[in-house]
Amino acid sequence: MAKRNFSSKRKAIYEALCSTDSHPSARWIYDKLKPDIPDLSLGTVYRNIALFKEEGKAQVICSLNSEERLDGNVTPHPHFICTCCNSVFDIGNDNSDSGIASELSERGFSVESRYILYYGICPDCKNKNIH
Amino acid sequence: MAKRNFSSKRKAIYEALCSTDSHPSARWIYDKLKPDIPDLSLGTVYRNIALFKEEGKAQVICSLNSEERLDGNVTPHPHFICTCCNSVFDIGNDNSDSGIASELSERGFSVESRYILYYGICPDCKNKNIH
DNA sequence: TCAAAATCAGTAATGATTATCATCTTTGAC
DNA sequence: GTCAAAGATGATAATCATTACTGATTTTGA
Repeated sequence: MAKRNFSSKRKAIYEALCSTDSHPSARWIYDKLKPDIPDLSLGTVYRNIALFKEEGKAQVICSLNSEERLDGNVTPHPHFICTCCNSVFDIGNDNSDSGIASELSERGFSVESRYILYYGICPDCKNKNIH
Repeated sequence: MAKRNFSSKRKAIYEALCSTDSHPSARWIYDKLKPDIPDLSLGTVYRNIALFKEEGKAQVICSLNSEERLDGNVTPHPHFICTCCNSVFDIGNDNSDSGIASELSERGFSVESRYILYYGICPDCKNKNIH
């Protein structure tokens, strides 16, 4: 791992990422920090997110409206994505495997990680559509 | 569903999508068809893929190198993605659920579909790296 | 056969992400 | 503290997949 300087902006970006369970996009983080850090640049947000990914401190959950949605919680856990409002929710733990991982290693694949995504309508959107 | 004309290009695009298990991108389909259909336009490929998605005849599996990877097989089934060569593989059936879907409906979510992605190294890339 | 509707090719526009580069910070030795 | 090297940043331009637009072409059904 390359040597990294301590940077207050890097710290702020990481804290913003970890401060929310909204699974934000780069722009969301930028918009959140910009009022307090007026000279923050969107490129810096992207650059630091790329570093966090390399370091295993952030993961991409999915891409919605062609925007990557991120998670600072890198513990494997399933997500629910609302196809109506594009919210991303954490859901319970990921403890099932159904033998697929072992089937994969028997076939010569090295499994590094697993993502489980549920798509559907979230409670809020369901309620809004009852008119 | 809007009325649709029969179009030979639409048919060719759909057949190309279904003819492979490589989970192609729009450009892959375009490049495959272009020699036989010289006046095919990339926009037409995108336009028809968008229609197939609406009709439920195609699904997006993931986004690799910022390219959407598609599947004409809309039966739910897990995929394995090689982080080395970006190949996408079909893997066995999706028959486990570990009670997450029922937990979700209890919490008010309507689940429409589920995607399971495994990331890792495929057999080919593993062999190539043994030097 | 023919006009309306649907589709297309070609091209321009969009928008997220990345690259560039000159400037500013951080670091660690002194 | 001082200072130079390494690292990080802001501002801007470039990239590239995807979408929108428009006038021409094809399909359809009467």
